[in-house]
Amino acid sequence: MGRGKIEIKRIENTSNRLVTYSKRRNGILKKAKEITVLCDAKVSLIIFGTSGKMHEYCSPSTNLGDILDQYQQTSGRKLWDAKHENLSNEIDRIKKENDNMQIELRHLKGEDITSLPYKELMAIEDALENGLTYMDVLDNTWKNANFLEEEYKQLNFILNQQETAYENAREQIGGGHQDYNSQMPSIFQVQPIQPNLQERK
Amino acid sequence: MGRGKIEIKRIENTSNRLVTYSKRRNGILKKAKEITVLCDAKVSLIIFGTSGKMHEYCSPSTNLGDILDQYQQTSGRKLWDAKHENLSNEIDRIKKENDNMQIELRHLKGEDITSLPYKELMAIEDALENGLTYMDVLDNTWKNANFLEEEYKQLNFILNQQETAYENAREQIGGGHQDYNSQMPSIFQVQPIQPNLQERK
DNA sequence: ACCTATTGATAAGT
DNA sequence: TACTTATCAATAGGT
Repeated sequence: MGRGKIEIKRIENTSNRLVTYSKRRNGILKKAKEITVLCDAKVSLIIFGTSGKMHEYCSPSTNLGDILDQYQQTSGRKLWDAKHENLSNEIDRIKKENDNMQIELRHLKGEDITSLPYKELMAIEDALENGLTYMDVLDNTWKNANFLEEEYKQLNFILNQQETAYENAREQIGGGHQDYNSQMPSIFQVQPIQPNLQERK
Repeated sequence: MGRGKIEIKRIENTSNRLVTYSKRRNGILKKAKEITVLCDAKVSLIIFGTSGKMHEYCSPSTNLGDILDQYQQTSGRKLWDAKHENLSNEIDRIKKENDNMQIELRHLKGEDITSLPYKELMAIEDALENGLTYMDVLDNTWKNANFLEEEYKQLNFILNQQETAYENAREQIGGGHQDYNSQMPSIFQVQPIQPNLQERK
C-alpha cells in the first residue's frame, strides 16, 4: 500500500524500519480504536518497538486487568504463575485451620453453659466481661472453696470450744456426758474439697 | 474504505456490525503480524467480541507473560502485583486472626496452669483424663462450694443451738450474758460464695 | 513531517 | 458465510 508493494519480511534498512514501524503502529492503534467503537469490541493492544518504548491501547469500556482475567477464563491459560496459586492455597489452608479453631473455641466457651446454675453463670459472665478466662473463674472458685474450708474448720474449732465449755458447765451442774464430736459433720471425708470428678461420668 | 465511507460510531445494524467486526478483526490481526515481522516489534493483541469469543495475537518472539512483565516495568502500572498484594494482605490478616485464636485457645486450655494449687491441678488432670471439660471442673467446684456453704450454715445452726444450751446452763449456774452471735464469722457477707472476680484485675 | 502514487482494506451488494 | 468490487484508507518511498 504505497509506492510499490513490499514483502512482509523484516525491513533491513534501519531508518526505513523505524519509519514504517511508526506509521504502522499508529495505523494499528487507530484500527483498534475504530473496532471498539464500531463493533462494541473489547481490545487490548500492547506494542513494543525495538527501542523498548511501549505503546498500548485498551478499549475504554474496560481495563487491562479485566481483559486479562477474561483472557484467562476464556483461554484456560494462566498468566499469574504458581506463586499466585501458592498464595491461594495457603489462604485456603489457613482458613480451614481458622474454622477448626473457631469451632473448638465455641466448644470450650459455650459447652453446657445453659445448664449451669444461675450464680455460676453470672460469675462467668462477669469474668468474661472483665477479660478473664474460665481458668480464672475456676481458680477463684477454688480459692473460695478453700476459704470456706478454712472457715468451716475455724467454726468447727469454735464449736468444739463451746462444747467443752458447755460440758464443763453441765458437769458443774451435773448430768451425763455426750460425745458431740461424733455428731460432727465431716464433709471433708465424705465429700472432699476436691470435687468428685467421677461423679458425673 | 469500501462502497462509501462510514462514520466511526457504533454500527447499530447487528448483522452489519458482526460482519464488520469479523473483517476488521482479521485486518488488525494481519496488521499486527505484519508489524512484528517488518519491524521487529513485540505485540500483544487481545480482542473480545460482544459474543465473548476471544481472538488474540502475540508476536512469536515472546509470550504474553513476558510482554505483561515488560508492560509493568515500562508503565509502572501493576497488573497482578496488586492482586498478589491483596492476597498477601489477606494472608497476614488471617494469620493474625489465627494467632489470636491460638492464644485464646491456649488461654482457655492451659493458662496459668502451673500456678494453680496442686489439688486444683489434680482435679483438672483427672477431669481431662475422663473426657470432661473445664466447664465440668468449674461446675463441680461450684457444687462443692455450695455444698460447703450448706454445711457451714448447718454447722452455724448447731453452734447456735450449743450457744443457747450453754447460755441456759450458765444462766442456771448464774453468770453474765454474752452475745456469741456477734463473734460469728460471716463469710458470706465478707466473702461472697460467688468468687470475687475483680480481685485479680 | 509532508506528499502522493500505489497497494491494501473493506462496505455494501450478491 | 463467502465472493465481488467499487471505494476509501493506509502507507512506501521520495522530498
